[in-house]
Amino acid sequence: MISASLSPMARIWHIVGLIPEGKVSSYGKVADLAGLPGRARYVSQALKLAPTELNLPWHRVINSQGKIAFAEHTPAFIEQMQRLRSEQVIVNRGRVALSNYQWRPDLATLVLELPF
DNA sequence: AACATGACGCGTC
DNA sequence: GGACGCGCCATGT
Repeated sequence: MISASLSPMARIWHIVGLIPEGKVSSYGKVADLAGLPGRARYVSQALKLAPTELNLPWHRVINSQGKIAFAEHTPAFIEQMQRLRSEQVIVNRGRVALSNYQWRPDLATLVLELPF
């Protein structure tokens, strides 16, 4: 049977790792895809605790309004904005147009790529 | 055990 | 759009 032993946190990290360059997803969406509906806050925590060696594209995760979650002008905010811009994502006042950049994974891809 | 704190989200006004 | 309130829940004091 498909492994269900992967920890919630590991599942979140895995989902984030699937977000393609130039695309973004939200904390809530990642939580849903990881099988943890309603637990967006847990996703932010998982990203904060993620081992650097995983090299996760954490900058591709923003809030449901399309905005960078960090407060403007903070180092983290600036880094996230630069990382997004470096992959051609337009960011205005910390906001990204979800209509253009939202990641829409197709079911088939997910089924083939998720280890749980 | 009891609060406070978030890289959140959603409904309401 | 902005401001609140409330649900959510792992962590830290």
